[in-house]
Formats: sequence, structure tokens, C-alpha cells
Amino acid sequence: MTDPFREAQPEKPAPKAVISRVSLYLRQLENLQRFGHKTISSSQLGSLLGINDAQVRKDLAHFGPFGHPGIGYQIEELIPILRGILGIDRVWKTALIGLGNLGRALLRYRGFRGRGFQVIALFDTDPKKIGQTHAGLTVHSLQELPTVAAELGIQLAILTVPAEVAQAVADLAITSGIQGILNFAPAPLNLPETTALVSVDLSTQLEQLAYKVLTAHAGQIPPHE
Amino acid sequence: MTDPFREAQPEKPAPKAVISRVSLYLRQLENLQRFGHKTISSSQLGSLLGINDAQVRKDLAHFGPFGHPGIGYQIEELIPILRGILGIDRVWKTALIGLGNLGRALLRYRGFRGRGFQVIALFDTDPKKIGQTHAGLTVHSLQELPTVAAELGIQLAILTVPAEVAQAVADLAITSGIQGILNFAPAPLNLPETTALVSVDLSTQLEQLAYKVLTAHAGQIPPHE
DNA sequence: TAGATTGTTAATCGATTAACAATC
DNA sequence: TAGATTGTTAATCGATTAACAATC
Repeated sequence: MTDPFREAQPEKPAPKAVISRVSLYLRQLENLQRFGHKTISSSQLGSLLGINDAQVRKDLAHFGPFGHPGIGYQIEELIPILRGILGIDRVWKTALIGLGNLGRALLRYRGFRGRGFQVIALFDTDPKKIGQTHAGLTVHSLQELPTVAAELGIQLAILTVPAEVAQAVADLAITSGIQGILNFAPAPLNLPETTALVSVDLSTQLEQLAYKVLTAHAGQIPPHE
Repeated sequence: MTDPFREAQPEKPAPKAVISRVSLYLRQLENLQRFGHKTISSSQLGSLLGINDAQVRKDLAHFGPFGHPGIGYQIEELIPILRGILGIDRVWKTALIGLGNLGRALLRYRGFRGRGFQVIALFDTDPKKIGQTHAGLTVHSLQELPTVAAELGIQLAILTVPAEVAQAVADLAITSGIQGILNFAPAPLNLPETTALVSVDLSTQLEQLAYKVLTAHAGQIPPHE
């Protein structure tokens, strides 16, 4: 019933919360390795990230028995396993759609390239932007998305377009064969089950912060200043 | 036991998940108002956002009985209530720390200003950047944070600095009297209980997307390409 | 009134934590 | 061996959903 040649992957997709912690574990392990550490226990790793030790063990055990009782986890051994689980052990061909301020900033963001996300095509609808060059790439008209995506084999899209057009652009991306969208537009997107979607909603985040400040200092801030 | 003059605020802070949905409700209500709608039921609002109707009612009832049985919620009435709950019915004096690509992009991001978050001071450590002007503001040396923050009454900070220095800069922000931090550095921050923290981790988000694509097309993508 | 919809209780579901035998 | 730490089961906690009397 078990296939020894299969990759370390769960039977069912692990809960979303588990996966976001796996990202944190990986980054922490990479930092530890940089400082010469060889092994780490679940309680050490957890306390660095503010996570319960049982949770660390349970999260990792989801994917296989990677730990060594009495010793902990081998950092060098665990890193490539986690990279494989997350799917960042390969190159992801990515398009950036929308070259406003945020789009241009993300294009230069180093955190992406180092994780295997390679932006290889740019798209916009603004005639003034089409034809411009950013980070060595020429901006295409959005109309060209289907042909360019097919030609280059684009898999992911980073969406930094206005909320009003986000759904239409996402629809076009999907008919162009794109498998996953990282959405920065503050709009709820309706996509088919087969397409992966992660949304990053910056204004919502700031609202969370305002609420937290208000409740942390409950009563100390006048209601309207 | 109940004080009729008190603002619509919960006894205890509502769960984090509730608050992020309240942000979504508010934005959807603002859109509906723009299109002339007057009332909306929990099931209509929920289906626009992919949220269960009972959850919508429960989330809102957390803060008070704002609905009208048989009718739904008055959009015009609910919007200012939600703005008050989130704390975006006022101006938040905000500093931006770190003028790299992401920082400069966020400075121009329209989603912030419209929500009451006003960036009124910029800080960096790079001598080449100090003294520059962005969006009409002069970049201060980070050393000046305590004095400038006190002088201007800065309440929030947006942190777009490298991960290695994030903790030190956050510590300085807190001793400068800043009450809340929106952190974009990919590092876990350790802050006192009294300081509010929201972290936005962009590389983690892309990793979530890669994992989702992988599991959505389980087995259809070769393990290494 | 009849129909619609709320606020809330109870039921369900899922996620986190504690505890501990098994292992090195 | 003794001490440390895993993987996992059971207990706890919290969040979501269903159901429905109360209300307009």
C-alpha cells in the first residue's frame, strides 16, 4: 500500500495553517544552518517562532517521520524535504500583471527570486506602459497574455491591478493556462476549483493593526481625535 | 451594567478571524452603497464574499444588534459602525521605516490613505537616502526616530527593512512610543504585549501558492522540472 | 397576516495542546 | 544505562454551521 518511491507528500493536502507554519520552519532552519547549527529539537524551533513544541512535531509528522528521538531534527536533512513539500525546489515561471507602484516594487523584491519564483513576463493595459522595459523585461499588452503565456509556459501570475478589473484579468489568466494567482487587488476573486489562489490584502492588514492598537490600549485613546 | 454612551465595542477583543472578515464586510458594503443599494441580508452579503450567512450574522452580532429582522442590515447605518469598530474613523499618524523598493511603493499606495493611515515621516539608515524627498516628505536618519516620533505624535510604523535589522528597528520604534507595527520584514518579531503587531510575509505567501498549485494538480506536475 | 430575516443556542467540525510510550 | 526527544493518542479549546424562536 505504501510506495517507497513516492515523494514526501501527504495523502490529503495538509491544512492551510500547517503549510504556513512549514514556511516559517524552513526559513528558521535556513537561518540556523547559516550559523552552523546541525540539529534542533521541536521545542527549540518552536520557541524561536512562538509555536508550541507539540505543534511543531505534529506539523512535521504530517509529511513523514523526519525526526530522531532523543536527538531532534537534522537541519541539513530537513531543509530540502521542506523545500520539496512546499514546491520551492523548482523554478516557477511567473507573470507580473499590472505595473503600478506595487507591481514594479514586487518585480524587484529579492524574496521572490530566491524562492524559485522567476518573473519572466510583464503585462499591462496602459498604452504608455506597454513597450517599456523593467528589470530587463518588456511590458506586453494584456491582450497578448494567452499567446505569451503559452509560448513561455507561464504557470503563475502576480496580480497587481485595480480592484475593478481584477476578476476579468484573473479570468483571462486562467483561460491562458495559468495555474495559480497571487492576488494583491482588494477584491474577492471567484476562480474554478482547479486554480490556486492566494490573496494579500494590504488595506485589510492595516485595519487589523488599527483594531489591535485600539483594543490593546482599550479606553486610553479618545474615540475621535 | 450597560453604559448607553459607550461606543459599539466588544467586552473582550473579538477573535482575529472575526476582525478580518469585518474588514471584508465593510469594503463590500461600501461597494454596494456606491451602486445605490440600501439594505442587504446576511445571506446576500455572505454569498458575495463566500462566507456562510450564520457567520456573517454572528460576526456582526458580536458588536451589537445592528440588523433588522425581516429586512436585513441598513448599509448606510452599518458602514460607520464598522469603521468605528475597526478604528478607521480617525487619522492614524504613521511612519514609514525603510525606503527600499517595497517601502517606496507602499508610500504611494492609495489603499492606505483612503483608510485613514497617513504617512507623515520617513526614516532610513542609508546616508544616500537620508535627506531625499519622497511624496513630499524628507527622509530622516533612523536615529532621529525618537525625537521626530514624539514631536509629530506618531502612532504606527510600517516596517520595510531587511530581516536582519527588523528586531532592532522594531525595538527602537517601541521605545519611541509607537503603538503598532505593520511588519513586512520576513522575520519573527518579539514585542511587548502592549504593542500591536501585524506581519505581512510576502515570500511565505508565494510558498503557499506553490503548495496549492502542487496539490491542486496532484501528480500532474513532474516533481522536478 | 405571511414572508423574510435576525440573533442566538446547540451541534459539528477542526485545530491546538498535554501527556506519554517508544526510541535513540 | 540515563536523559532527551520523537510521533501519536486523548483532551481541550475555539471556530463554524445548522436550526429556530423572536421580530418586523
